[in-house]
Amino acid sequence: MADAPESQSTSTSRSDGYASGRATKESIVQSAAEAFSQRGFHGTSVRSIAREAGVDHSTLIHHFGNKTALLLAVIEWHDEQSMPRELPGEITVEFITESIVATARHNLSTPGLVQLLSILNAEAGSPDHPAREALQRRHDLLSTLIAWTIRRQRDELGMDEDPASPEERAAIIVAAWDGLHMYDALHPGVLDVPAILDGLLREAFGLPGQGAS
Amino acid sequence: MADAPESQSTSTSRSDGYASGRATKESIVQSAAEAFSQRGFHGTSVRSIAREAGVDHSTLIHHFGNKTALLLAVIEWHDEQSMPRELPGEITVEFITESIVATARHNLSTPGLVQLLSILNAEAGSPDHPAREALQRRHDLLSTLIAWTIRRQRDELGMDEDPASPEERAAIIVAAWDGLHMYDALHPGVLDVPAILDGLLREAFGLPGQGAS
DNA sequence: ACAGAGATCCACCACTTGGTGGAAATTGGG
DNA sequence: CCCAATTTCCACCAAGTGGTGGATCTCTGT
Repeated sequence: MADAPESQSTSTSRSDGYASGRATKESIVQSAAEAFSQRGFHGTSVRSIAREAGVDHSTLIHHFGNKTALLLAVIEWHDEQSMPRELPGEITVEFITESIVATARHNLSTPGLVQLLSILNAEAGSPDHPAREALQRRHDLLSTLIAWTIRRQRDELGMDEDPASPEERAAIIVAAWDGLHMYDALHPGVLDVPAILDGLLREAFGLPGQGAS
Repeated sequence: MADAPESQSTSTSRSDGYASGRATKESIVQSAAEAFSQRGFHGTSVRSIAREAGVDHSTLIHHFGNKTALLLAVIEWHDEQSMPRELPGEITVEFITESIVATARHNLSTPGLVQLLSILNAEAGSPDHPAREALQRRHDLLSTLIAWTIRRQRDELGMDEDPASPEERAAIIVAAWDGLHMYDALHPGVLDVPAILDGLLREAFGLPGQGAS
């Protein structure tokens, strides 16, 4: 009957399905990530995803309910993968910078997923895109964090040469990050995205360049 | 027989088809631009485009040969629209800056087309995307122009504080531009994209901010 | 070992997809 | 005004779409 995407069941099933079920679910998410990465949300059929995962397409539907829920699952899975697993006692500028750059570095090893998010970000400009809300939240989280850090640093170091507000600067950085990803997919290997991002962040945060005099 | 997408015919037909043909062709391109803008290349059917243009889908095929050729036509049409119509005798930094910012300003009035290019840029990361080559050329053109201008300005004004190379800085600017477009589609009306882009360019070109003290 | 929950596949549905072939209508230069 | 070139639509195609229903296996706690 495919009542799959039940968020949490307080009393229904005992645990979380069988082990084999969880395995194929994972395998489906990975195939979906790769497929969406190359052809977008529209443009990818659940059947093709299921085929790559080695299962029937109705099995996929059984696990996720529908195509949209699968997309959301892929995004969630990706975010879980590229998040710092634990926070230090004090959140320093260096920690934030390093976390972001580490994420960018990690992204190099999964170009497909990065492209997926590029496509989805672009597609989600349409008001009724199924992933719009999730991506808005994603974006807000990151730019708010950066803007907040910039503001903190400006207060602390007494920086005020920048005509752009912390929010604007943060928006520029996030935008540049996303844009550089697209550029890198279009011209593979020309730019060192993590390094450039690192420079951008240090500039905005008033940190010294790492190898400079 | 649909031998449509003949670039130029040296001796075949007399002019360029009939007037009515050219008109519907134009109308189809516009509908296609809007449709692609909202749902991407994949994700948009030729039938839906034809319906919005008020013609049968086979008429569309007759004019453009196939879906891919239509996409290329849309991109070409968009570029023709947002190019400065004539060049001045001398190409100054101010002219370049103003042209780019004017383009960004013009883009505000056609959010659909901008989103189309965002989606296509992201989709074109796949090596076999039909629009990949065209978009690579597009991107190269713009970033080369900006990098060249930065280099010229640095030589002329003796600027050398920037640790980033002209090419890197140009890549950042173009990336930020593209990224800001996506951000703007995701959070309409929060940022003033042309103004931010203007600031970015003046910073890179060593020009004074326009309304500053 | 048993029973119920879960997982998987097959057959099927109505619908959309990009593209073809041909026949009828329209256009415009001679 | 005429006739070939062009435009347009209708009917059709094979393939693919997301999703459903039901039958058959497999797992796992008891």
